[in-house]
Amino acid sequence: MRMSELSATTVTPVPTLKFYLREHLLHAGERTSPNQSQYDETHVERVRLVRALLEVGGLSVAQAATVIGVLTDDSIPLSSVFGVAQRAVTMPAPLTRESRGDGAARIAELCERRGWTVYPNNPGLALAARVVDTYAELGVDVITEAVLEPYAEAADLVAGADLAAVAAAPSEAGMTTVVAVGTVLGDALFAGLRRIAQEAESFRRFPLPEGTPAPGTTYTDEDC
Amino acid sequence: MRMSELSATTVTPVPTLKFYLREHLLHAGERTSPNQSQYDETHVERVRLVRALLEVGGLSVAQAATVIGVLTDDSIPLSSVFGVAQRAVTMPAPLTRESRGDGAARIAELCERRGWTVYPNNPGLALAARVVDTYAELGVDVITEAVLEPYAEAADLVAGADLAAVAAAPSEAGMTTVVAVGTVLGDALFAGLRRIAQEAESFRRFPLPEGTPAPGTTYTDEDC
DNA sequence: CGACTATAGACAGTGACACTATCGATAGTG
DNA sequence: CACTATCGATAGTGTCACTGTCTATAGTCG
Repeated sequence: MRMSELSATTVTPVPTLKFYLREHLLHAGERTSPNQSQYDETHVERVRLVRALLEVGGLSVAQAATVIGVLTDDSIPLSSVFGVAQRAVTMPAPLTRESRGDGAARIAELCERRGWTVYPNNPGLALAARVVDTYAELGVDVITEAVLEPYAEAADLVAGADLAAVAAAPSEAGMTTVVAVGTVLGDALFAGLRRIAQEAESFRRFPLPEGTPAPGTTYTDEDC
Repeated sequence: MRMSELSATTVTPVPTLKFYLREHLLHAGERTSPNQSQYDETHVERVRLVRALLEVGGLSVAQAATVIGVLTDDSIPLSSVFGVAQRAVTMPAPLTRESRGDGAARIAELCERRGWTVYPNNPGLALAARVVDTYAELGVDVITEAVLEPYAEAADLVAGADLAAVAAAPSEAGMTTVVAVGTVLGDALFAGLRRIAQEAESFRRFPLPEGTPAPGTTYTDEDC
């Protein structure tokens, strides 16, 4: 397969593919001459993965390169893949400024309560602490036990499903892929489901007045 | 309070505040003369909110402006705030290309199974469908019932907590703020907790070999 | 009163980022 | 042998979130 064919099957412009090659998001093809290369199915899959990470996962090119590095590097043990993928995906900027509140302590307490044992450099600790502090700084003190507990329970449910999916993968390479892809896409999947559940729950709690903007069937996928 | 004082208390450069004024993220101060304005506590809170939306929530300036518009506009009924906030926050780009897979159908089926009644233009529907399709396109067919169900159950838990927090707000204005802030920060909070729970669950499923990189206490917030 | 700093408003500039375009030399193709 | 495609390098584009500069005016201190 030549580059133009790769471009056609992946619906990605040739200059973009060249850019991905430069950025090591895409591995080089097999050289047949100084200025010709052959691409194969692995390149098609890789481009699809890259576009999924960038478009659906919202990663930057640098983050995507890190994730792909994890998939490619055989020397990284499976047990580390989660950590590397998590760290690559979790935006680092907000975590730099050290928290001024008690968010870290609240999250640590939550971990203890739930029996969550994690390394102290788990990016989720800093992220969650930062969010709790931010709520406090905004004067929106809704982050009570009554909120944190359901969130934590939900996180446990999702993490259980995530790990079950990983364990179900046929090969170790498959597991690695599931971890990397699942870390990125899982956030988006949950965000979508949360929006749906929020609206449904909102209807349950605050029923519409007799006015009639009742939601029709759920399963209409036309929305323009 | 003059602009320099606002700048000092919010740790935000003056040019940035001017930029926020131009972009309508920050309301104008009270004019005392053609080139002087007074700012007050509402401006301090607003700047904090803006920075929370941008840094922690990861919104663009345009998205943040939409969210702030919801908070400011008294004519928007509370029942619509969720929808507007969700639509402002959910990234629109990935949703434009219509799904080629059966993701929409799978999500619709899930909604029916769980009794979720929502408007067909709920952004979560398109987002979740897109993610499901993306998994399929990547050949990672882990999105089975065994995964979707826990995710959905978790979404219900979180949405229940979200709505309870909203209902607990003292005033309608407070409710609006909780909705807008919670929609944005809730995603981040859950993402953080999910990372923690993933690692904890990973230790449960795949205990460390007798080698000793055992995670220490959970509640260390030093991570540099 | 006058030096000095701060301010509003307008507008131009910056750096990061994700592409996108062009070019020259070569390679395959009808 | 014309003609398109490709490689690699380099440069350019558009967007975004600021950031800097300028002018005219306002407050502030000695």
